[in-house]
Amino acid sequence: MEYKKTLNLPDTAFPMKANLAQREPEILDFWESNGIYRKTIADSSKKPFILHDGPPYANGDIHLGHSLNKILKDIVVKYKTMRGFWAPYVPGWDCHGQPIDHQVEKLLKGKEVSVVEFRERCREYALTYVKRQSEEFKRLGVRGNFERPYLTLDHEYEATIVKTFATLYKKGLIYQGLKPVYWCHHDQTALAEAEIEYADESSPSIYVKFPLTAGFKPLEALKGKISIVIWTTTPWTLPANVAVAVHPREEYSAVEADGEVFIIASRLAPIVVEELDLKGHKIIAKFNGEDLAGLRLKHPLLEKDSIVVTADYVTLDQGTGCVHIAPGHGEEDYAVGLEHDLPVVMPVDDKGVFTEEAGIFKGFLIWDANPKIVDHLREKGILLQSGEMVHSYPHCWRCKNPVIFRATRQWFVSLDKGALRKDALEAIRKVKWIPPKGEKRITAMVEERPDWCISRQRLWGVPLPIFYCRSCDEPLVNDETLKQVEALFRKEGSDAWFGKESGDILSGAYKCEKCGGTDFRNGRDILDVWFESGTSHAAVLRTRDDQCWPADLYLEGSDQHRGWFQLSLLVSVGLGDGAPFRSVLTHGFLVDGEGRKMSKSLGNVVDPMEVVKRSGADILRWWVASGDYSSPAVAVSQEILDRIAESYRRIRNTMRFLLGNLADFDPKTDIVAYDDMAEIDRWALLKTHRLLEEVTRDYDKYLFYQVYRHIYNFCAVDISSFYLDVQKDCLYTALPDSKERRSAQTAMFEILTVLIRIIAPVISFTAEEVWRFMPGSFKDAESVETSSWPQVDPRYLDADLDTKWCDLLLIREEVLKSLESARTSKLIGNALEAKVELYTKGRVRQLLNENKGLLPMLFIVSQVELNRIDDNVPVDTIKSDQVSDLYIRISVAVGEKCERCWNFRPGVGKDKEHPTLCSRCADIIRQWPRDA
RNA sequence: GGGCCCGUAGCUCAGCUGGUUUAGAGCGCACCCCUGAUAAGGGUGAGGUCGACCGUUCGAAUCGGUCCGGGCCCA
Repeated sequence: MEYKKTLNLPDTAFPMKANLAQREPEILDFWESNGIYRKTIADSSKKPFILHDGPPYANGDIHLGHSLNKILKDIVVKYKTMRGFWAPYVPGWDCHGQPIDHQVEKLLKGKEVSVVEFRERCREYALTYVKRQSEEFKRLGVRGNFERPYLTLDHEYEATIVKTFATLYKKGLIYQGLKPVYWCHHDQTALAEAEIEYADESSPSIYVKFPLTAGFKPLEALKGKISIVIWTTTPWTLPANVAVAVHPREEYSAVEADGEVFIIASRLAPIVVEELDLKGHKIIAKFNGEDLAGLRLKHPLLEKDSIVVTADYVTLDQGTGCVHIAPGHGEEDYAVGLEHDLPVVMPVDDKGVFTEEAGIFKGFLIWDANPKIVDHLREKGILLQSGEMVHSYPHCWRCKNPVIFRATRQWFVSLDKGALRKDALEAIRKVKWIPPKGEKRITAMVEERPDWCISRQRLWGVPLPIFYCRSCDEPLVNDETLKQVEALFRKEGSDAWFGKESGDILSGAYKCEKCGGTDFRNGRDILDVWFESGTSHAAVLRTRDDQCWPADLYLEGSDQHRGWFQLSLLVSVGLGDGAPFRSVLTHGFLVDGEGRKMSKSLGNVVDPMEVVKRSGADILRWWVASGDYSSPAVAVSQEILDRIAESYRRIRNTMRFLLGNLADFDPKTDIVAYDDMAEIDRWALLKTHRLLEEVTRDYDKYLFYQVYRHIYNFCAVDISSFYLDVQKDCLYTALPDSKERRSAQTAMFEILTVLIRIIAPVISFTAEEVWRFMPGSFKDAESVETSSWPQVDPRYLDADLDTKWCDLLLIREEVLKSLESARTSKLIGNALEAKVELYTKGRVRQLLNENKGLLPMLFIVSQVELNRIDDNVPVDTIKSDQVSDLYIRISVAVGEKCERCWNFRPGVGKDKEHPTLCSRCADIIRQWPRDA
C-alpha cells in the first residue's frame, strides 16, 4: 500500500471543474490591472494589422449576434497580436439615429422640451448604452481600447463628418432632389418606417380609363376609342400622375364593349369585366405588356399626357394590371420614375393641401378633394366604376392620423454624376472578400443601387451643414460656410447648430444667389446615420494615433454588404481614397437548432449574458470557433452549447493532466535533447508541430472551425486516448529523474506550451488560467496574451517516423478490438491482465520484431508474444481484417500482478525485500530518492 | 415576387477539378473496462437512401435543371 507513495502521480492545483462564471471575472481583473491591452500594442514599430470595428447601435443590451461578431473580431486581433503584429482594437458605437430619437420621444410622453434639451437626453441615452454594452463586450473577453472607444457623437468625429460632406459636395457628388417619404400632414413631419402604425381605413375604390392620344398599330382601325384602365384607392394622387405601368411579360387583352376598347391584363379581365359590368364584351386582341410601352395617354385631370411604361413589380392579384404611377406619392412609383426618367410631380404641400400644380383642386385638403376628383372624373366620362373599400392603411404613430407618401426636397449622393459607381466597382475588385462569394453580392448591390439619400427629418443626428435663404429657400453652402461649420462642430459639437442662429455661426456676410436675400436659417435636416458610420475610416483610422489607414480587415454580418461595407466604400471612394479596407470578412446570422431565425415571438432567443452567467464566456467563445460562420445561418441551441461545453472540458482536462505530470519538471535542467528522446515522444512532437502548422494555416485563413476541429481531435485522439494513456506507466512508475520519464515530460512540456498558445485567441480565459498555474520557468511573458506564437520546428516533422507509427497504430487498433472481445467473454477486465500473442509474417513481422520492446506499452498489456504465422496458428486466433498477415490471440498474462505498477510479471514474489513487486519496480524502489 | 447563399449521421465538421470495393472524423448515444487524470480516463459498437425529384454520364454526395426547407438583402 505504501508503494503508492513511490509513484509520480500527477500533481496540480489547477481545478478540473472550470467554474468559469466565477473565475473569468478574476482573470478580467488581472488583464485590466496589468494593462495587458496596452502592452500588446506598446511597440508600434511592428507591422500593423488594423481590424476596424463596425459600430453597433448604442441601444439595448447585446444579443448573441453581437457576441458572434465581437468574438470573431477578438480571435483575429489576439491571433495577429501573438503572430507579432501591432494590432490595436478600437471599439466604436453608432450613437445617433432614429431609434434613440424615437425612444427618447416616447419617454418624454408628450412633454415639450427644447431641441437642445431633447438632444441632450438622446446623448445621455446613447452613452448609457455605450457603457452597458462596453461592459458586456468586455465580459465576453473582448480585448481593446474600451477606455477610449470611438463614438459617432464625438466632436472630432462630427467635424470629420462635415469635412467629408464638404469634400463630396465640392466634387459635385451631392445634389438636392425630390423623393417621397412618409409624411404626416397633421404633424407636418416626415416619418420613418418604424413610426408607422397600420390600421383599417375606408377608401374610395375607382376604375379610371386613360384614353390613348394616338393610334395603336395593332388596333389602328379603332383609333380614338382605345383606353387603358387603371384601378386606385387614392384618387387624390391622380393629379400627380405621370405614367401607367404594365408588367412587361404579362399578357394584356383588348376588350371591346359598347364600341369602346379597354386594355386590361388578360388574367384579370374576367373580374374587371364583371366589376365594370361591360355587357356584350369580347376580346378582340392580345399582346404582351412590353408591346404597350411608350403609348401616350390622356392625363385624367390635367391638360397633359401620361405615358405607358413597364415595371416588373406590377402584380396581378388585384386591379387591372395597369398601375397609375405618381412618383411623388409612392416608393415603387418613385423607383419606376427613376428608371424611366419620369418627372416627380408634387402638387401637395406640407399641410396636405393641393397647390397650384393640382389645377382646379388647389386649396383643398387631399382627403376633402377625393370626392371632388371622383365627381370630376365622372363628369369627364372617364370614371368607369366607383365604390368604397376597407383596407390596411399607414397611420402616424403619434397623432394616429392617416399618413401619405409625399415627395419632399432631399439631399443625395449621386452615383453617376461623377464616377462614383464605376470607381466603387473597381475598388471592390481590389478587395479580398472572405468568403469570396461576398464580392458578387456587393457588386450586384452597387451596380443596381439608386442614388444615396443622405438627408433625414429628425433631431438626433449630425445636421447637414446647409443654410437656406429665408425668403426663397435657396440653399447656401460653399467652401467657406462648410469650413466654419466644421470648426464649430469640432469645438462645440453639432448641438451648436440647434442653439445658434446662422448669424452666430457664419462670420462673413452672404447673399442668396437666387434672390439676393441676406437672411438665412439653419437647415433642419440631419444626415443619414450611414453617412456617419460610413465616414469612420476618415474619422477614426485617419485621426487616431492608435490606428492607421486603410484597415486590413472589416468583419461584420453579411447584411452589411448593403450597409456599412457599401457606404464606407462609397464615402471613401468619393473622397478619392479607394476602398478603406484591404479585406472584408462576413459571417451569417444566428438561427436555432431547427434553422429558424431567432425572434422573441418564437421564443428561441439565446441571451449571451445568460450563457456567460451559466457556463462562462469561454463556452461562448469555443462555440463561436466551432461553427462555420460563413454559412448564411449559424446555429445555436441548448444541445449545441452542451456539446461545446463537453468538448471544452476535454481540452481543459488534457491541459490539467499535462500540468499535473509536469509538476516536477524544470525545462532548464530536465529537458532532453531531441536526438536522445524516446521515439514515441518524438512522435508526440511530430503530431504537435503538425497541429501547429495546420492551425496556423487555419488561423491565417480565418477558418476557425478548422482550428477548433484540429485542436480538439489532437487533444481527444492523439494525446488523451493514445499518447498520454500509453505513457502513464512510464510517467508514474519510472524513477522521477530517469531519462525515459524526462523524455516524456519534454514532449509533454512542448505539447502544453504549444497548446496553450494556440487556444489562447479563442478560449482566452482558460488559456490565461492555465498560464497562471504553469511554473515560471515555463513562461516567456506575464500573460499568455503577451506571449508569442510558437514556431514550427521542421526537425520534428519526420515523415518516416510518421509512416512507421501509422502502421503501429493500425496494429494497435486491431489488438484493442481483440482485447475488447476478450473482455466481453470475461477472460480479462483490465488490459494489463492480458497477454497478446501475435502471429505474423513478412513486413508486419519485421516491423513488430524491430519494435518488440515497445509493444506492451503500446497496447497497455503485460505481455506480448511474437510468433511466426507458419508456426501453426492456434484455432482461437482472430484474423485481422485491416492488417494482412496478422492473427491475434488474447490469453491471461502469466505471473502475478505487481503491487506497484500493476503489470503481471512472472518475477513477482521472487524479490525477498519486496515480495509483492516485479523485479523492475523492486530495482526502482531501491534507487528511489530518500526525500521522495 | 426578385438577387445572393446554404442543406452530408442526434451535434459540429471532412469528402465535392465526378470513379480505392460497404460515404469519413470527433462528440453524443448504447454496452463494457478501470478506479493511480476520478463529477475524470480507456475500449467496442450501433447510427447517414449525402434535403427531394428528374436529367447528363459506363459511373454523381460531387455536374445541370426543377422543387422543398432555411438565412441575408430587396420589393
